[in-house]
Amino acid sequence: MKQKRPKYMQIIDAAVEVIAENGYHQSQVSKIAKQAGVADGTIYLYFKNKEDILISLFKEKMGQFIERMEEEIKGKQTAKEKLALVITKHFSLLADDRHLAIVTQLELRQSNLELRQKINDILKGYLNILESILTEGIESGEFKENLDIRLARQMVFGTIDETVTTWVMNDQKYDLTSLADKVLDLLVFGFHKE
Amino acid sequence: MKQKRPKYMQIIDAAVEVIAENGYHQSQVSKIAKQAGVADGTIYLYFKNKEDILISLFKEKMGQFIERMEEEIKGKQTAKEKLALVITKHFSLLADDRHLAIVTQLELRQSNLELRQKINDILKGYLNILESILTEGIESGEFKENLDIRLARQMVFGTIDETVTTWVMNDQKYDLTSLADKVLDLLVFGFHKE
Amino acid sequence: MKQKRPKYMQIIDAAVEVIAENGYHQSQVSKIAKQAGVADGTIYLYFKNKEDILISLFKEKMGQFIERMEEEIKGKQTAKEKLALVITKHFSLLADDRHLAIVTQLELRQSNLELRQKINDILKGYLNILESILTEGIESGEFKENLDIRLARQMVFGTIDETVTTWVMNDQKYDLTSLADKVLDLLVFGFHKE
Amino acid sequence: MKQKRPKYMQIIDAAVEVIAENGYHQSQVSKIAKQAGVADGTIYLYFKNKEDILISLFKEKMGQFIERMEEEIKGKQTAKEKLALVITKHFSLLADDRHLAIVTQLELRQSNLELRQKINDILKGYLNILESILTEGIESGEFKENLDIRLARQMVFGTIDETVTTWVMNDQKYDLTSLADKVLDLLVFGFHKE
DNA sequence: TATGAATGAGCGTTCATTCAT
DNA sequence: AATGAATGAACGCTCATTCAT
Repeated sequence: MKQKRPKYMQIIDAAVEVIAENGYHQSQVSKIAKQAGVADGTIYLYFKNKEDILISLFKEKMGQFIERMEEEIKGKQTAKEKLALVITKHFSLLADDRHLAIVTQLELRQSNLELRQKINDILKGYLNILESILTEGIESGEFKENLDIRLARQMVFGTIDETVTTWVMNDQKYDLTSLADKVLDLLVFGFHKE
Repeated sequence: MKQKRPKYMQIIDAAVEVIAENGYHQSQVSKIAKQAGVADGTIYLYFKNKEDILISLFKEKMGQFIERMEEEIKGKQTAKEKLALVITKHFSLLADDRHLAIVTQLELRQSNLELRQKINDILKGYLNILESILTEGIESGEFKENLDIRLARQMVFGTIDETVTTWVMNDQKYDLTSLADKVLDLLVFGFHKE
Repeated sequence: MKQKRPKYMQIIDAAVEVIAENGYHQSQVSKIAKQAGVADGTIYLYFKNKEDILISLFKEKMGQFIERMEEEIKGKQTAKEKLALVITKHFSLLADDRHLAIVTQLELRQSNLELRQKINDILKGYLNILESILTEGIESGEFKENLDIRLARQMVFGTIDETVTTWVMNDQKYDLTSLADKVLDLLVFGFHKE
Repeated sequence: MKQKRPKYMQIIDAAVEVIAENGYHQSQVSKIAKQAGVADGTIYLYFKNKEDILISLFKEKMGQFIERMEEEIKGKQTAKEKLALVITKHFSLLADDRHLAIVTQLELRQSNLELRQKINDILKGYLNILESILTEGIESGEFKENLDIRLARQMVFGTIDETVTTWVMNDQKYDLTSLADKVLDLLVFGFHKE
């Protein structure tokens, strides 16, 4: 399918690069078209409008991330191991694609509310994975039974997201992936001594 | 002093209201001026440019929040009590000013990177308070001694921020402030049973 | 080439007309676009900015004037004949295009200094022609050998320019071109009797 | 009278300085007021509007120039001597007040047409002096009897004006006043040999 | 007289989208 | 499918002038 519409991914990849290098507000459609090697008008044969490029970009990148994640999670037994996998994968995905990291953590957030709500919808798949793991952890007795799933999920996502954003804003100077263990430990055991 | 420059706060308050109700990109200077009951040009007697309104807005609101926080923290003994206070105050500040919540959680993030970096600079005062509490907790033996301060701070801020944002995006339907206890418990003790 | 970019000349001609009729400061880009029968944005496909329209206008009109002049001068023998040609052509160019006369003598001078310096650069080609003629006149023995070329050139240009400006400010009431002979005589022989 | 309204001249002098140093379009009323050491509003107690400052400026400076000129001319016998005096005085007035030279030759010309027509009205006094001298020269037999007075006057004024403007645009690098003799010679005897 | 805070009209330019070819 | 020239709506900011004190 992507074979048959090679320009679709070509434009999305161009968008990631252009946005990462020029910033959200300096990424005009004409610039993306140029980077993709197509005419401005061609963009509109593949995307409804500019917003649609960004949503598709996020859907495409996040979609394959979630798919792979769901697959790999099956290989893990405990909730904690699954949580560890998610954190590690999340970190490594973005550590391995610095352009994508800049785009998702900084640039895409400058989009208008409407677009961000659509992005949130796509994120729901990811948040559902998190909730499943948490539920599983309660059921298996790993996590406290009165755990507020929604709050816990917000803690997991909020912590991961803030960690990545801080890393990007510090120019990706240090190794992000290696932080996964400590983050997991903090989430599961908290700050408390013992 | 602010008494003597009533228009300054008048314009800032107008900006909060206009942005909350119309969205960041639909908040033209003329709209803010109208809401503030002044002429467009008057804005520029008090602010360098439009961006300066937004920075000042954040500085003004966040500044008094941090000041009050630092004051009240002195009355608390343990690090955990101090953390509880911060979370509660953070939640109640935004729960009590729904317009401000929309502006800080959703609208201001649509601003360009330059402005957001200035906002981050202002936030540093807040993040420093968090780090102080964490350091204190380690020294007092409340928190584990090998706690990674920066990571822990990112967990606290990330969790609070994500919790508030989710609440705002759900139209502030439920009581935010009452979540403070559970959030504190999660941060301090983690998900783990026992 | 100009045939293939009809909008370019279309916009320049519209600018001359709009400026002549509305005055420099009342000639908004949108007004020029309307007169040219194009959209505002189209202007910017052909010109860098508003100032660029004015520079191009002057360059275009003056450029072809200087080219034609250089050509026709070759057909003349004496320096005096050449000078006569320049004066006559200068007068008839503006007498035949009353809009252009208003624009060059009155309106374009209201532009800022930066633009006027660019206009002066374009004028240099014309001033060079004048200097060549004067040099030639000295060498041929027509003009006094101790003639100060620069001063003489300023006298020629200053006289022509002042004559045209006065004519424009008097609403182009009298025949400008027919003054050429008398102007030439004054420049060559001065006020003096005999 | 000026004694009794010291601020009037104070504002005019401030205007000359501000315009010479900042350029016409960067000479806001508030800047002139500041330079004059008065409040913005005070300007309007002495001048009807901004344009009125500029007209008054020109009238004031040109007025005393013309008065002095008329006085000194009486001391000269021949038309040629009188013409020599006018040129010399015109040059030395501006050579001795570099700010005034910049303002009259470059900056004031950027004003709108209406203002420039008022300036022309003031100039008429000067042009009348020129015409008187020319008429006198014809009557006395110094100048050719068929001299076209208006054209000759345009030649005199155009030459002087162009000479001064060129000098100002060349940053007043050379001595202007010493050019008077050569200019006079050119005007009276032309380019012609013998 | 003198002040200076307040006013508000006015405009060059960008860029997502269209559509004739 | 692909092109790219053309479109036109939208807005932050300046500054001459006023007027309450």
